[in-house]
Amino acid sequence: METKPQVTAPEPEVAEIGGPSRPLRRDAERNRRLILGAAKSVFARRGLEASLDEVAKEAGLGVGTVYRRFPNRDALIDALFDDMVASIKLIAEHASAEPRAWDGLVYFMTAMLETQGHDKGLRDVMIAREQDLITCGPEKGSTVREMVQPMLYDLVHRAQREGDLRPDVAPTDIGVLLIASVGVVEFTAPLSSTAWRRHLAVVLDGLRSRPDGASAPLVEPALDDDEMDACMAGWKYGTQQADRRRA
Amino acid sequence: METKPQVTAPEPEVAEIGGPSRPLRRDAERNRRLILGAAKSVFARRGLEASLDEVAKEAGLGVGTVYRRFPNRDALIDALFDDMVASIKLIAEHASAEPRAWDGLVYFMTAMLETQGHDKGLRDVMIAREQDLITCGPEKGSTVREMVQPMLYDLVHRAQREGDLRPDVAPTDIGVLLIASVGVVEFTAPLSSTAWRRHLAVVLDGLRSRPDGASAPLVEPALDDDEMDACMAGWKYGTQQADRRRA
DNA sequence: CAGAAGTGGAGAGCTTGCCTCCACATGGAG
DNA sequence: CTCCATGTGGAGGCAAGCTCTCCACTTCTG
Repeated sequence: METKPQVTAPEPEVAEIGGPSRPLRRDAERNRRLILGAAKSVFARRGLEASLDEVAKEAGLGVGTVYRRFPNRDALIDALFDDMVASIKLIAEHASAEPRAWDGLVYFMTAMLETQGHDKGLRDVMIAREQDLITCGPEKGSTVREMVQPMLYDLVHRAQREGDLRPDVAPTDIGVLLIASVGVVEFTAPLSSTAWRRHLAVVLDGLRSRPDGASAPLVEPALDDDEMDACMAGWKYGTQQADRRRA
Repeated sequence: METKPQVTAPEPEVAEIGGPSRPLRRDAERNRRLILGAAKSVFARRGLEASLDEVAKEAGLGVGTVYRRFPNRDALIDALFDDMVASIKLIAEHASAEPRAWDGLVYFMTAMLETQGHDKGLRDVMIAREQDLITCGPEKGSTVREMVQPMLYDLVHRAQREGDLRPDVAPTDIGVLLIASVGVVEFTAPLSSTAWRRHLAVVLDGLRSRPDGASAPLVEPALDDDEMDACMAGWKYGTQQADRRRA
């Protein structure tokens, strides 16, 4: 006896890129933006765990409105994903353009932490979507990975040729260290929005080749790209303490 | 150094404060240990989020039994906490005993990652309890912090005097970098239980003073102990993806 | 072998989150 | 200004999933 939701209406309501479907009413459009903004800031604060009720509250709207605009949670997240891809693309381009590859690397890591780090939701979105793309195949469009990977390869190898980067690190190491640093950003974020720079500096010093060639050799082999993907896929996103603490 | 054979303290019982409580029946005592072991491994795998039903299943017992032995969830966690304090204490002592302070530091970080890193639950337990202690006052007994802090101070300063550790890092930096590295362990764990060593090596290289004194200066100031505590308190524990992905 | 001690696991009761539904509000075309 | 398609709020249905209780039943041990 399932009255399939009232979606039976002729209008599939895809305001997306597809066709110039009837534009939203002015107020509706305004609200749409409010929702996206609210989602962004709530997710930034609390991670993807945040409920849509929270998003609605932040936006000063009812949940119903949120659901009218985005058929479900994932649709909302998808919309944010697009934003994120754009911003990462920008960073990657900037980094590649740096004349000295090492500077490009430093820029890349710093910029990623600046944007990603402050924004827990962004990271979660990226990971969640990336997983979907990996497991569902890339029918969906460009993954972050396939945009960033070539850039990173180029940067790493160039920086090594130029003698700045220690010769025994692999591109995947940069990714791993970046993830580690995101942890630092999250950890220190409540207190200071810049403390992570100190620790990034230490990591960067570890990456820079020593003039005396005295880096300790890395005996453990680097992850290859597939392994990196596997880790990515297994990586949990979302994270919430439930305040279930103590009486 | 070799993987330390996870010496779980052969602890003879809680020694409940109440009084010389009647000893448990033989089978009950066996089950009590089963539960602790199961809790340890389930929490290690899934973090503190895991339900007690899961713990019971892992132990091959009914939930009822678990609740008969531990009045509630927190009691069970407390019991694990004691184990953990013991194991960290051991690590700290070992580290201090190392004749060259730098080696002590390396040992400390490595050993912490070996035990803590593999064991998501351990980390969560530590953080959760540490928070309680911080917010509820240390009526409870020794916190990990007050055990580890002096050791770390000594080690850092000695290593700097001995010329191995770059002079501009603070003891809190070690803690922060350790937390970062835990992230790496978690990230790579599903794939390889040793991959983190590679990245720890890079971090350690960043910490070692350069013979030519060419470390980039750390402009960002270090966290002090109180700030470190504040970060700790704000740090979330628990972390679970809910498999809510995909239809 | 009696009965104290221990056990299992169904289910009560709770919280939380997603999403639906529909009486009501409102922008803007005519 | 009027009218109605379009949009809105938010209570509540539904589904998970958790902690913890209860008690008929089993197992130890003196």
